[in-house]
Amino acid sequence: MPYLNKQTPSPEPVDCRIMTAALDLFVERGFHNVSVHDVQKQANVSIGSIYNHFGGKEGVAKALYYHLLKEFEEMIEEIIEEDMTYRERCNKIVALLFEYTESRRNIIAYMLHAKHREFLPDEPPICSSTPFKSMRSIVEQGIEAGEISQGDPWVAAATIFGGAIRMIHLRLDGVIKKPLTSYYDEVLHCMWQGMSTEKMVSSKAGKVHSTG
Amino acid sequence: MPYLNKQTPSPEPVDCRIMTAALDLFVERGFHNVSVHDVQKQANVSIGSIYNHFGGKEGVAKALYYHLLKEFEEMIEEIIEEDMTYRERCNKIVALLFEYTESRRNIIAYMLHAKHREFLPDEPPICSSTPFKSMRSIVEQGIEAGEISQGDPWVAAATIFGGAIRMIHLRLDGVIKKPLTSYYDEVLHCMWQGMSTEKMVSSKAGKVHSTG
DNA sequence: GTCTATACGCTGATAGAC
DNA sequence: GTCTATCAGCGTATAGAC
Repeated sequence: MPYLNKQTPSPEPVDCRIMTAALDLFVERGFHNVSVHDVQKQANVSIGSIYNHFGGKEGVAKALYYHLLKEFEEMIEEIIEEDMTYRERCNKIVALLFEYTESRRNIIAYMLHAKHREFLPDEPPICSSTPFKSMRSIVEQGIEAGEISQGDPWVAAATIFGGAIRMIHLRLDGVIKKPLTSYYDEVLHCMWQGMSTEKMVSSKAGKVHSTG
Repeated sequence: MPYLNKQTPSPEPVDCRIMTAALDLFVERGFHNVSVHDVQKQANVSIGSIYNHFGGKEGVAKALYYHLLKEFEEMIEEIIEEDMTYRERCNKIVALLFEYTESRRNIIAYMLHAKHREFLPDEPPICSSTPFKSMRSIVEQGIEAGEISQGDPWVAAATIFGGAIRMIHLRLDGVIKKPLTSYYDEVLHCMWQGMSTEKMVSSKAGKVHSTG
Protein backbone atom coordinates (compact mmCIF):
# COMPACT_ATOMS: atom_id res chain seq x y z
CA MET A 1 0.00 0.00 0.00
CA PRO A 2 2.60 2.61 0.93
CA TYR A 3 4.44 1.79 -2.28
CA LEU A 4 1.62 3.05 -4.37
CA ASN A 5 1.72 6.21 -2.42
CA LYS A 6 5.45 6.58 -2.91
CA GLN A 7 5.39 6.02 -6.61
CA THR A 8 2.49 8.19 -7.70
CA PRO A 9 4.04 11.55 -6.76
CA SER A 10 5.25 13.57 -9.71
CA PRO A 11 8.98 13.85 -10.40
CA GLU A 12 9.09 17.62 -9.88
CA PRO A 13 10.84 18.99 -6.79
CA VAL A 14 8.69 19.66 -3.77
CA ASP A 15 9.00 23.47 -3.79
CA CYS A 16 7.87 23.53 -7.37
CA ARG A 17 4.87 21.31 -6.74
CA ILE A 18 3.79 23.48 -3.84
CA MET A 19 4.08 26.71 -5.79
CA THR A 20 2.28 25.30 -8.81
CA ALA A 21 -0.56 24.03 -6.68
CA ALA A 22 -0.75 27.30 -4.79
CA LEU A 23 -0.82 29.33 -8.00
CA ASP A 24 -3.76 27.41 -9.38
CA LEU A 25 -5.72 27.49 -6.15
CA PHE A 26 -5.02 31.15 -5.37
CA VAL A 27 -6.16 32.23 -8.81
CA GLU A 28 -9.22 30.04 -8.84
CA ARG A 29 -10.57 30.75 -5.37
CA GLY A 30 -8.55 33.67 -4.10
CA PHE A 31 -5.83 33.61 -1.47
CA HIS A 32 -8.14 33.89 1.50
CA ASN A 33 -10.43 31.13 0.34
CA VAL A 34 -7.59 28.64 0.19
CA SER A 35 -6.29 26.91 3.30
CA VAL A 36 -2.89 25.38 3.84
CA HIS A 37 -4.63 22.03 3.82
CA ASP A 38 -5.97 22.69 0.34
CA VAL A 39 -2.49 23.42 -0.98
CA GLN A 40 -1.08 20.42 0.80
CA LYS A 41 -3.67 18.14 -0.73
CA GLN A 42 -3.33 19.49 -4.25
CA ALA A 43 0.46 19.40 -4.16
CA ASN A 44 0.60 15.88 -2.70
CA VAL A 45 2.82 16.95 0.15
CA SER A 46 2.35 17.28 3.88
CA ILE A 47 1.67 20.43 5.81
CA GLY A 48 5.04 20.06 7.45
CA SER A 49 6.77 20.39 4.11
CA ILE A 50 5.00 23.61 3.34
CA TYR A 51 6.05 25.11 6.65
CA ASN A 52 9.57 23.80 6.23
CA HIS A 53 10.00 25.31 2.79
CA PHE A 54 8.03 28.51 2.98
CA GLY A 55 7.10 29.08 6.60
CA GLY A 56 3.40 29.14 5.88
CA LYS A 57 0.75 30.11 3.37
CA GLU A 58 1.84 33.72 3.20
CA GLY A 59 5.39 32.58 2.56
CA VAL A 60 4.22 30.53 -0.41
CA ALA A 61 2.35 33.50 -1.84
CA LYS A 62 5.37 35.72 -1.38
CA ALA A 63 7.83 33.31 -2.95
CA LEU A 64 5.46 32.70 -5.83
CA TYR A 65 4.99 36.41 -6.36
CA TYR A 66 8.69 37.17 -6.53
CA HIS A 67 9.39 34.13 -8.64
CA LEU A 68 6.90 35.22 -11.28
CA LEU A 69 7.98 38.84 -11.12
CA LYS A 70 11.57 37.80 -11.68
CA GLU A 71 10.67 35.63 -14.66
CA PHE A 72 8.68 38.48 -16.12
CA GLU A 73 11.49 40.93 -15.52
CA GLU A 74 13.94 38.65 -17.29
CA MET A 75 11.73 38.53 -20.34
CA ILE A 76 11.50 42.30 -20.35
CA GLU A 77 15.27 42.49 -20.07
CA GLU A 78 15.62 40.24 -23.11
CA ILE A 79 13.37 42.54 -25.08
CA ILE A 80 15.35 45.57 -23.96
CA GLU A 81 18.61 44.02 -25.09
CA GLU A 82 17.34 43.35 -28.59
CA ASP A 83 18.04 45.87 -31.30
CA MET A 84 14.71 47.56 -31.77
CA THR A 85 13.08 50.94 -31.55
CA TYR A 86 11.47 51.83 -28.25
CA ARG A 87 8.13 51.61 -29.90
CA GLU A 88 8.81 48.09 -31.10
CA ARG A 89 9.82 47.16 -27.59
CA CYS A 90 6.47 48.30 -26.28
CA ASN A 91 4.75 46.23 -28.94
CA LYS A 92 6.82 43.21 -28.07
CA ILE A 93 5.84 43.53 -24.42
CA VAL A 94 2.18 43.69 -25.32
CA ALA A 95 2.60 40.61 -27.50
CA LEU A 96 4.28 38.81 -24.62
CA LEU A 97 1.50 39.71 -22.20
CA PHE A 98 -1.21 38.66 -24.62
CA GLU A 99 0.44 35.32 -25.37
CA TYR A 100 0.94 34.56 -21.70
CA THR A 101 -2.64 35.48 -20.93
CA GLU A 102 -3.75 32.79 -23.35
CA SER A 103 -1.18 30.09 -22.77
CA ARG A 104 -0.37 30.52 -19.10
CA ARG A 105 -3.38 32.31 -17.83
CA ASN A 106 -2.86 31.82 -14.11
CA ILE A 107 0.55 33.42 -14.15
CA ILE A 108 -0.84 36.64 -15.57
CA ALA A 109 -3.91 36.45 -13.38
CA TYR A 110 -1.81 36.12 -10.24
CA MET A 111 0.53 38.95 -11.20
CA LEU A 112 -1.93 41.46 -12.58
CA HIS A 113 -5.29 40.56 -11.20
CA ALA A 114 -4.62 39.68 -7.60
CA LYS A 115 -4.75 42.19 -4.79
CA HIS A 116 -1.41 41.47 -3.20
CA ARG A 117 -1.79 44.19 -0.62
CA GLU A 118 -4.49 42.13 1.03
CA PHE A 119 -2.24 39.22 1.81
CA LEU A 120 1.24 40.67 1.39
CA PRO A 121 0.81 43.92 3.29
CA ASP A 122 4.49 44.74 3.38
CA GLU A 123 5.17 44.35 -0.33
CA PRO A 124 5.10 47.37 -2.62
CA PRO A 125 2.25 47.43 -5.14
CA ILE A 126 2.73 45.61 -8.39
CA CYS A 127 2.83 48.84 -10.39
CA SER A 128 6.01 49.90 -8.64
CA SER A 129 7.74 46.56 -9.18
CA THR A 130 10.83 46.26 -11.35
CA PRO A 131 9.22 45.02 -14.58
CA PHE A 132 6.67 47.82 -14.53
CA LYS A 133 9.40 50.33 -13.84
CA SER A 134 11.25 48.95 -16.84
CA MET A 135 8.18 49.40 -18.98
CA ARG A 136 7.86 53.02 -17.96
CA SER A 137 11.56 53.47 -18.52
CA ILE A 138 11.19 52.28 -22.11
CA VAL A 139 8.44 54.81 -22.64
CA GLU A 140 10.55 57.62 -21.19
CA GLN A 141 13.45 56.78 -23.44
CA GLY A 142 11.08 56.62 -26.36
CA ILE A 143 9.95 60.13 -25.59
CA GLU A 144 13.52 61.38 -25.36
CA ALA A 145 14.36 59.70 -28.65
CA GLY A 146 11.39 61.38 -30.28
CA GLU A 147 9.64 58.11 -31.06
CA ILE A 148 6.82 58.81 -28.63
CA SER A 149 5.05 62.13 -28.41
CA GLN A 150 6.12 64.56 -25.69
CA GLY A 151 4.28 64.68 -22.41
CA ASP A 152 4.07 63.39 -18.89
CA PRO A 153 5.66 59.93 -18.68
CA TRP A 154 2.91 58.59 -16.44
CA VAL A 155 0.22 59.55 -18.88
CA ALA A 156 2.24 58.25 -21.80
CA ALA A 157 2.85 54.87 -20.19
CA ALA A 158 -0.76 54.57 -19.05
CA THR A 159 -1.99 55.42 -22.53
CA ILE A 160 0.35 53.02 -24.29
CA PHE A 161 -0.11 50.01 -22.04
CA GLY A 162 -3.49 50.87 -20.49
CA GLY A 163 -5.55 49.61 -23.39
CA ALA A 164 -3.71 46.31 -23.53
CA ILE A 165 -3.90 45.81 -19.78
CA ARG A 166 -7.59 46.59 -19.90
CA MET A 167 -8.06 43.94 -22.57
CA ILE A 168 -6.24 41.45 -20.36
CA HIS A 169 -8.50 42.20 -17.41
CA LEU A 170 -11.59 41.80 -19.57
CA ARG A 171 -10.27 38.54 -20.93
CA LEU A 172 -9.39 37.18 -17.49
CA ASP A 173 -12.86 38.08 -16.28
CA GLY A 174 -14.34 36.05 -19.11
CA VAL A 175 -16.02 39.06 -20.68
CA ILE A 176 -14.00 38.89 -23.89
CA LYS A 177 -14.54 35.54 -25.56
CA LYS A 178 -11.94 35.47 -28.31
CA PRO A 179 -8.21 34.97 -27.65
CA LEU A 180 -6.36 38.22 -27.09
CA THR A 181 -3.82 37.36 -29.76
CA SER A 182 -6.53 37.88 -32.37
CA TYR A 183 -6.82 41.51 -31.22
CA TYR A 184 -3.11 42.19 -31.20
CA ASP A 185 -2.75 44.18 -34.42
CA GLU A 186 -5.79 46.31 -33.76
CA VAL A 187 -4.73 47.09 -30.20
CA LEU A 188 -1.33 48.24 -31.42
CA HIS A 189 -2.90 50.35 -34.09
CA CYS A 190 -5.20 52.04 -31.60
CA MET A 191 -2.58 52.67 -28.97
CA TRP A 192 -0.37 54.53 -31.40
CA GLN A 193 -2.94 56.16 -33.62
CA GLY A 194 -5.60 57.05 -31.07
CA MET A 195 -9.33 56.77 -31.57
CA SER A 196 -10.18 59.96 -33.41
CA THR A 197 -11.65 60.02 -36.86
CA GLU A 198 -10.45 62.74 -39.22
CA LYS A 199 -13.78 64.40 -38.77
CA MET A 200 -13.25 64.88 -35.07
CA VAL A 201 -9.54 65.54 -35.00
CA SER A 202 -9.51 68.29 -37.58
CA SER A 203 -11.86 70.38 -35.51
CA LYS A 204 -9.92 69.73 -32.32
CA ALA A 205 -11.38 70.19 -28.90
CA GLY A 206 -14.10 72.57 -29.97
CA LYS A 207 -17.74 71.82 -30.60
CA VAL A 208 -17.90 69.57 -33.54
CA HIS A 209 -20.68 67.45 -34.89
CA SER A 210 -23.17 70.31 -34.94
CA THR A 211 -22.81 70.86 -38.65
CA GLY A 212 -23.03 67.13 -39.23
CA MET B 1 -23.77 55.60 32.04
CA PRO B 2 -26.03 54.01 29.45
CA TYR B 3 -27.32 57.45 28.53
CA LEU B 4 -23.95 58.53 27.27
CA ASN B 5 -23.89 55.48 25.13
CA LYS B 6 -27.34 56.17 23.75
CA GLN B 7 -26.63 59.77 22.90
CA THR B 8 -23.27 59.54 21.20
CA PRO B 9 -24.42 57.61 18.12
CA SER B 10 -24.61 59.69 14.97
CA PRO B 11 -28.00 60.72 13.57
CA GLU B 12 -27.65 58.68 10.36
CA PRO B 13 -29.81 55.57 9.93
CA VAL B 14 -28.28 52.30 11.01
CA ASP B 15 -28.01 50.72 7.54
CA CYS B 16 -26.12 53.73 6.33
CA ARG B 17 -23.70 53.75 9.25
CA ILE B 18 -22.97 50.06 8.70
CA MET B 19 -22.32 50.44 4.98
CA THR B 20 -20.14 53.50 5.46
CA ALA B 21 -18.06 51.76 8.08
CA ALA B 22 -17.81 48.63 5.96
CA LEU B 23 -16.72 50.59 2.90
CA ASP B 24 -13.87 52.26 4.75
CA LEU B 25 -12.70 49.07 6.41
CA PHE B 26 -12.99 46.89 3.30
CA VAL B 27 -10.96 49.33 1.23
CA GLU B 28 -8.35 49.89 3.87
CA ARG B 29 -7.71 46.30 4.95
CA GLY B 30 -9.49 44.17 2.39
CA PHE B 31 -12.71 42.24 2.87
CA HIS B 32 -11.10 39.15 4.33
CA ASN B 33 -9.04 41.06 6.84
CA VAL B 34 -12.12 42.67 8.34
CA SER B 35 -14.31 40.83 10.82
CA VAL B 36 -17.93 41.50 11.62
CA HIS B 37 -16.76 42.75 14.98
CA ASP B 38 -14.59 45.36 13.29
CA VAL B 39 -17.55 46.68 11.33
CA GLN B 40 -19.75 46.57 14.39
CA LYS B 41 -17.26 48.58 16.40
CA GLN B 42 -16.59 51.19 13.72
CA ALA B 43 -20.30 51.65 12.97
CA ASN B 44 -21.26 51.91 16.64
CA VAL B 45 -23.87 49.19 16.33
CA SER B 46 -24.17 45.65 17.64
CA ILE B 47 -23.48 42.47 15.74
CA GLY B 48 -27.14 41.63 15.96
CA SER B 49 -28.03 44.72 13.93
CA ILE B 50 -25.67 43.76 11.16
CA TYR B 51 -27.20 40.31 10.90
CA ASN B 52 -30.71 41.74 11.11
CA HIS B 53 -30.14 44.21 8.30
CA PHE B 54 -27.80 42.40 5.96
CA GLY B 55 -27.63 38.80 7.11
CA GLY B 56 -23.88 38.91 7.62
CA LYS B 57 -20.64 40.37 6.35
CA GLU B 58 -21.12 39.13 2.82
CA GLY B 59 -24.58 40.67 2.78
CA VAL B 60 -23.10 44.04 3.69
CA ALA B 61 -20.55 43.75 0.90
CA LYS B 62 -23.22 42.82 -1.59
CA ALA B 63 -25.60 45.61 -0.62
CA LEU B 64 -22.76 48.10 -0.69
CA TYR B 65 -21.63 46.90 -4.09
CA TYR B 66 -25.05 47.24 -5.69
CA HIS B 67 -25.69 50.55 -3.98
CA LEU B 68 -22.53 52.07 -5.42
CA LEU B 69 -23.07 50.52 -8.84
CA LYS B 70 -26.54 52.00 -8.97
CA GLU B 71 -25.29 55.45 -8.01
CA PHE B 72 -22.63 55.23 -10.66
CA GLU B 73 -25.10 54.04 -13.27
CA GLU B 74 -27.38 56.97 -12.50
CA MET B 75 -24.57 59.42 -13.10
CA ILE B 76 -23.77 57.74 -16.40
CA GLU B 77 -27.43 57.98 -17.35
CA GLU B 78 -27.39 61.70 -16.64
CA ILE B 79 -24.43 62.12 -18.94
CA ILE B 80 -26.15 60.11 -21.65
CA GLU B 81 -29.24 62.27 -21.48
CA GLU B 82 -27.30 65.49 -21.98
CA ASP B 83 -26.97 66.91 -25.45
CA MET B 84 -23.40 66.08 -26.36
CA THR B 85 -21.36 64.19 -28.89
CA TYR B 86 -20.49 60.63 -27.99
CA ARG B 87 -16.92 61.69 -27.69
CA GLU B 88 -17.79 64.38 -25.20
CA ARG B 89 -19.73 61.81 -23.23
CA CYS B 90 -16.65 59.66 -22.93
CA ASN B 91 -14.68 62.67 -21.75
CA LYS B 92 -17.32 63.52 -19.20
CA ILE B 93 -17.19 59.99 -17.81
CA VAL B 94 -13.43 60.17 -17.45
CA ALA B 95 -13.79 63.52 -15.68
CA LEU B 96 -16.35 61.99 -13.34
CA LEU B 97 -14.11 59.04 -12.52
CA PHE B 98 -11.09 61.25 -11.91
CA GLU B 99 -13.01 63.60 -9.64
CA TYR B 100 -14.46 60.76 -7.62
CA THR B 101 -11.05 59.15 -7.30
CA GLU B 102 -9.83 62.31 -5.62
CA SER B 103 -12.86 63.37 -3.59
CA ARG B 104 -14.43 60.03 -2.69
CA ARG B 105 -11.55 57.67 -3.07
CA ASN B 106 -12.99 54.67 -1.27
CA ILE B 107 -16.03 54.49 -3.52
CA ILE B 108 -13.86 54.16 -6.61
CA ALA B 109 -11.46 51.85 -4.85
CA TYR B 110 -14.25 49.51 -3.80
CA MET B 111 -15.86 49.47 -7.23
CA LEU B 112 -12.80 49.25 -9.45
CA HIS B 113 -10.02 47.93 -7.32
CA ALA B 114 -11.62 45.20 -5.27
CA LYS B 115 -11.78 41.59 -6.35
CA HIS B 116 -15.46 40.98 -5.85
CA ARG B 117 -15.29 37.45 -7.14
CA GLU B 118 -13.37 36.49 -4.04
CA PHE B 119 -16.14 37.40 -1.65
CA LEU B 120 -19.18 37.63 -3.93
CA PRO B 121 -18.70 34.47 -5.95
CA ASP B 122 -22.16 34.55 -7.50
CA GLU B 123 -22.03 38.11 -8.78
CA PRO B 124 -20.99 38.85 -12.36
CA PRO B 125 -17.66 40.64 -12.75
CA ILE B 126 -17.64 44.41 -12.54
CA CYS B 127 -16.80 44.78 -16.23
CA SER B 128 -20.11 43.22 -17.20
CA SER B 129 -22.14 45.42 -14.88
CA THR B 130 -24.64 47.94 -16.20
CA PRO B 131 -22.54 51.11 -16.01
CA PHE B 132 -19.67 49.47 -17.87
CA LYS B 133 -22.07 48.17 -20.47
CA SER B 134 -23.38 51.71 -20.86
CA MET B 135 -19.85 52.96 -21.39
CA ARG B 136 -19.24 50.43 -24.14
CA SER B 137 -22.59 51.29 -25.63
CA ILE B 138 -21.58 54.93 -25.91
CA VAL B 139 -18.44 53.89 -27.73
CA GLU B 140 -20.38 51.69 -30.14
CA GLN B 141 -22.77 54.49 -30.95
CA GLY B 142 -19.82 56.82 -31.42
CA ILE B 143 -18.39 54.43 -33.97
CA GLU B 144 -21.70 54.21 -35.83
CA ALA B 145 -21.98 57.97 -35.83
CA GLY B 146 -18.49 58.28 -37.28
CA GLU B 147 -17.11 60.12 -34.26
CA ILE B 148 -14.88 57.25 -33.26
CA SER B 149 -12.72 55.33 -35.69
CA GLN B 150 -14.03 52.04 -37.04
CA GLY B 151 -13.02 48.80 -35.40
CA ASP B 152 -13.83 46.18 -32.82
CA PRO B 153 -15.92 47.74 -30.04
CA TRP B 154 -13.98 45.92 -27.31
CA VAL B 155 -10.70 47.27 -28.53
CA ALA B 156 -12.15 50.72 -28.99
CA ALA B 157 -13.62 50.84 -25.48
CA ALA B 158 -10.46 49.43 -23.93
CA THR B 159 -8.33 51.96 -25.77
CA ILE B 160 -10.53 54.92 -24.90
CA PHE B 161 -11.06 54.17 -21.20
CA GLY B 162 -8.05 51.92 -20.57
CA GLY B 163 -5.58 54.73 -20.13
CA ALA B 164 -7.80 56.57 -17.69
CA ILE B 165 -8.57 53.43 -15.71
CA ARG B 166 -4.88 52.65 -15.59
CA MET B 167 -4.20 56.10 -14.18
CA ILE B 168 -6.85 55.51 -11.53
CA HIS B 169 -5.24 52.22 -10.49
CA LEU B 170 -1.83 53.86 -10.28
CA ARG B 171 -3.27 56.68 -8.23
CA LEU B 172 -5.12 54.35 -5.87
CA ASP B 173 -1.93 52.37 -5.38
CA GLY B 174 -0.15 55.53 -4.36
CA VAL B 175 2.28 55.39 -7.25
CA ILE B 176 1.05 58.61 -8.85
CA LYS B 177 1.46 61.47 -6.41
CA LYS B 178 -0.41 64.33 -8.06
CA PRO B 179 -4.23 64.51 -8.21
CA LEU B 180 -5.65 62.87 -11.32
CA THR B 181 -7.59 65.98 -12.19
CA SER B 182 -4.31 67.67 -13.06
CA TYR B 183 -3.74 65.04 -15.75
CA TYR B 184 -7.21 65.27 -17.21
CA ASP B 185 -6.50 67.32 -20.34
CA GLU B 186 -3.42 65.36 -21.25
CA VAL B 187 -5.15 62.01 -20.79
CA LEU B 188 -7.97 63.10 -23.07
CA HIS B 189 -5.50 64.33 -25.65
CA CYS B 190 -3.63 61.02 -25.63
CA MET B 191 -6.66 58.79 -25.74
CA TRP B 192 -7.95 60.48 -28.87
CA GLN B 193 -4.72 61.35 -30.58
CA GLY B 194 -2.60 58.31 -29.76
CA MET B 195 1.07 58.34 -28.90
CA SER B 196 2.78 58.45 -32.27
CA THR B 197 5.12 61.19 -33.36
CA GLU B 198 5.47 62.26 -36.99
CA LYS B 199 8.77 60.49 -37.11
CA MET B 200 7.20 57.11 -36.58
CA VAL B 201 3.90 57.40 -38.36
CA SER B 202 2.61 59.41 -41.26
CA SER B 203 -0.28 60.80 -39.25
CA LYS B 204 0.17 63.90 -37.18
CA ALA B 205 -1.38 65.49 -34.16
CA GLY B 206 -3.82 68.20 -35.11
CA LYS B 207 -3.78 67.41 -38.79
CA VAL B 208 -4.34 63.97 -40.16
CA HIS B 209 -2.51 62.24 -42.92
CA SER B 210 -4.23 61.54 -46.19
CA THR B 211 -2.38 58.47 -47.32
CA GLY B 212 -5.39 56.23 -46.85
C1' DG C 1 -35.19 46.22 16.34
C1' DT C 2 -31.22 46.29 19.32
C1' DC C 3 -28.09 44.22 22.16
C1' DT C 4 -24.84 40.52 24.88
C1' DA C 5 -23.06 36.18 25.58
C1' DT C 6 -22.10 31.94 23.79
C1' DA C 7 -21.26 27.96 20.67
C1' DC C 8 -19.09 25.87 16.92
C1' DG C 9 -16.14 25.19 12.90
C1' DC C 10 -12.27 26.25 10.47
C1' DT C 11 -7.54 27.56 9.80
C1' DG C 12 -3.00 28.52 10.81
C1' DA C 13 0.63 26.71 13.23
C1' DT C 14 3.46 23.34 16.23
C1' DA C 15 5.41 19.10 18.30
C1' DG C 16 7.43 15.13 17.84
C1' DA C 17 7.92 10.38 15.46
C1' DC C 18 10.15 8.52 11.45
C1' DG D 1 13.40 16.57 5.29
C1' DT D 2 8.85 14.47 5.52
C1' DC D 3 4.89 13.30 7.77
C1' DT D 4 0.66 12.90 11.30
C1' DA D 5 -1.83 14.30 15.13
C1' DT D 6 -3.14 17.88 17.80
C1' DC D 7 -3.77 22.56 19.72
C1' DA D 8 -5.10 27.32 20.24
C1' DG D 9 -7.34 31.35 18.43
C1' DC D 10 -10.28 33.69 15.63
C1' DG D 11 -14.44 34.72 13.20
C1' DT D 12 -19.11 33.58 11.88
C1' DA D 13 -23.42 32.89 13.30
C1' DT D 14 -27.20 32.10 16.73
C1' DA D 15 -30.08 32.31 20.96
C1' DG D 16 -32.41 34.78 23.86
C1' DA D 17 -33.03 39.03 27.06
C1' DC D 18 -34.52 43.76 26.71
